[in-house]
Amino acid sequence: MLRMSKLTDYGTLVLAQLAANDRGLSTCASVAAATHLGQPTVSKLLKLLARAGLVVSVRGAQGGYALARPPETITAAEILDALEGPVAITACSSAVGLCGLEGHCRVGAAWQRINRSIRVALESVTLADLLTSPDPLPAEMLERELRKSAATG
Amino acid sequence: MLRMSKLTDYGTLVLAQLAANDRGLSTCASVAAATHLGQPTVSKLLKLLARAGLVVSVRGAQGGYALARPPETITAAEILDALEGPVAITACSSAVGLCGLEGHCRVGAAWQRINRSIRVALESVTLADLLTSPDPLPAEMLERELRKSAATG
DNA sequence: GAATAGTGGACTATTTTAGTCCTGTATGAG
DNA sequence: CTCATACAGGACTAAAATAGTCCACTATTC
Repeated sequence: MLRMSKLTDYGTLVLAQLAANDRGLSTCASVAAATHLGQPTVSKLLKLLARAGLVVSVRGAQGGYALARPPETITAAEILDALEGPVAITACSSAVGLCGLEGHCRVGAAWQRINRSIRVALESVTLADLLTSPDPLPAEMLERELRKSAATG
Repeated sequence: MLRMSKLTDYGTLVLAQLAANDRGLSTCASVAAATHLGQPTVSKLLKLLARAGLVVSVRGAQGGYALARPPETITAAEILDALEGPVAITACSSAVGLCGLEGHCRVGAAWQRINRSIRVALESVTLADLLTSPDPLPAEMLERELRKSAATG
């Protein structure tokens, strides 16, 4: 359904946790406890995020992880890239001998346009946005949000 | 990687094929032959597309499928909806007892914004756009297209 | 009434994703 | 200098989603 993986979803929670604790380092274990995710899972996520340069790690006793940059400079696109690889709605349907539209896939160009639109949308939202809702939510809107969340799961 | 399923990809090829043959009905078998996809797969796709109202079906001998509407009025969003269910990048990461950010998922609102952006992007591209590349193809490319189309029928 | 062609659903196989575990390495404290 | 802490990397298993196939049934035409 064109949705991101659970891991990516978890990843934003993990990043949010690091952002909340920006005074110092957070250990894998403490993040796991705070997010109620499994420690091995959090570990895996932090390793991926570290490799992507979104978080920095300090090894050894008293070590841990922290955001590499302020939340305002980390985009949703970067998070997706780090945890799911490059965002691309389709890698072009034309595998050799498969594409019915012979050799050059006529369908490709428009999908690329859609890709770019999605990319722009993802780049325009930062981790900071993900943390603090951008529109100041009036109480009733918040309420509606809650109800909706409850409805969808 | 935030990509649509293969089936959806195939679905656009199938729709493209129907659009190409808009003078009459196409059988499941002929579409399969033209797209080089398996006949059962094409059958499945056409059934789904028919149920979603994007194509119409005629049963019995001399039956087949055709687009229900002109390609200009069928959006990428509708195709995705038909083949993958409602497009939603995330169903909100806050499962009960899972979301570390206190009951109401602070992360949700911005994802919803991204969702809407993606939706708009998908609604702004039609099947017609998917067929005819928006950038005018250089003459030789067009020529190649024609030759290959003629060759395969 | 025989052949064609869509309908619906069940089923299997494959692939992807999620989650776990183990071994290794860097750092700091005692 | 040794031990405990905590990240690094990768292999592995389990679970779920996806892709693909098959069958019995219904409608239509010749």
